[in-house]
Amino acid sequence: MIKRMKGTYDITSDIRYYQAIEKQIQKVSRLFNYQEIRTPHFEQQALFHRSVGQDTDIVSKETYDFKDRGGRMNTLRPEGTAGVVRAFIENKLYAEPKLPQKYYYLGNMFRYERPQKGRFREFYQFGAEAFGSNHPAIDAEIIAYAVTLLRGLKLKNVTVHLNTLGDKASKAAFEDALKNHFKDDIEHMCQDCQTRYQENPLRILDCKVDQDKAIMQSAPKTIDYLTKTDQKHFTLVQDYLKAMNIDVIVDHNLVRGLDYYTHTVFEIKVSKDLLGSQNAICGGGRYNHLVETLGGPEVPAVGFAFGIERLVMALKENDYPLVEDAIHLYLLILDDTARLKAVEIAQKLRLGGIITELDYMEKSFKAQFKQSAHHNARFVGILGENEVKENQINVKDQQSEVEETIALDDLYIELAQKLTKQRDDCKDCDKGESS
RNA sequence: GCGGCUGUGGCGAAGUGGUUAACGCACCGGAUUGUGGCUCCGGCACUCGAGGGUUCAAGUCCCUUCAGUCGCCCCA
Repeated sequence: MIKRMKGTYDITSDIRYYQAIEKQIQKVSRLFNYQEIRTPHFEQQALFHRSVGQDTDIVSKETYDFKDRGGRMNTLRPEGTAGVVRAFIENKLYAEPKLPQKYYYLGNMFRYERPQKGRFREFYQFGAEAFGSNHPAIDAEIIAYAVTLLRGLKLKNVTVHLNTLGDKASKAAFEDALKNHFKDDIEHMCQDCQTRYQENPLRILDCKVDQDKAIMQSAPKTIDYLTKTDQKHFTLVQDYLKAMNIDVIVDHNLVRGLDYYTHTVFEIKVSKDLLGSQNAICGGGRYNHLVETLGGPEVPAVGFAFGIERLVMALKENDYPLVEDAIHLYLLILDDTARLKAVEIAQKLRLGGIITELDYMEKSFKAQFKQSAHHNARFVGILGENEVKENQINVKDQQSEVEETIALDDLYIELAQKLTKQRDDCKDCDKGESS
């Protein structure tokens, strides 16, 4: 048997969670006025090297690279921002009159990693990018956008962790200070920290092994190395968030793995007992120089990305109320004459918006009844010799167990009325998720 | 890339060298003629992830491999 590739998965019954999330994404994106953008699943390898960073784990050991028949180096996208930025430049979207230019995307990403809980080789991300403004209010909006999505999904126990790296000058000064601080003690620290010291000193800060050591406690904080302007930017982001009633935890040890971040960085986490180690469901921040790095004009930007699988897991843990799939009518067929009639009726009802199913298995009467139950049919229609002869149908309401005989000519209008009435009766129908 | 654990029917799960591979759920069929959901009866793994080896004999031991899972790294 041919099996799926390592780290991939099929979405079957869980599709309803994905659909609920997608629906919420569309709704919230509309409210915040972000436009959908779709970009290719593969790009030139160089794009990711230049954007995400040569030395990041993502690029150095996790990309799916392949040479095509023309000898070009391609890479399956490991994240969404690079492609969106490339498209932004290539299509000259920076010249669009609506400012800032705001986009969101939803699509699969690929990383060659060892799969584990909440981590796959092909996974879905929902992300957003706002281009053109360096204003702290847009940093706050991006975070509010992410949080609003989660609120819409009724997700509990989420926390927003916020930090700032400052812009180039602040970042460089801080890195120097860090290196200097750890200079003498680095050999006593864990193996990983020693590597980080060389490659990405910022990451030493979120080490879990050496967390409690004195040297860590006394480590310099990003805020202490911010320029006045950068300091003000960060303060304002917090002010705007407060104005929107969004609680954040300022975490000066929060640094992020992608090279392009400047200023604001943030992560949204759910409690660890829900998702295990991979408890960050959203990460993002500002990247003021990426557009330029990739050959575009000087355009500041800020964005985020959600891991959809992690969101799905979190929703399940939260017992997100999915409405059960149900159909309106199941037609029970007793002989071939009735079958012809049933096919005719079903098509008419379906065109009128009534979800109809019928037997194609030539099952026994009883078995068909069971099938109607599997389909969660609200009504069961019985078509036999007598009904066809009299041009009528026996309809049973499975909710009230009331059974009545209806002329076939009136069937559509009768069912439509009963179903509409049911909708009116149900004031909370919109709770949970649509069917 | 590194480490731990696991792999038996659609799902959960017994079985730790020896006759026809428990059991539960689900599913299918039946319990008098056209009414499901309860109950009862019956059915449902030429086979134990794959390949090789040890043995008179392997789901059970060994090796390899694949996959899953959890953790590290990193990230969504």
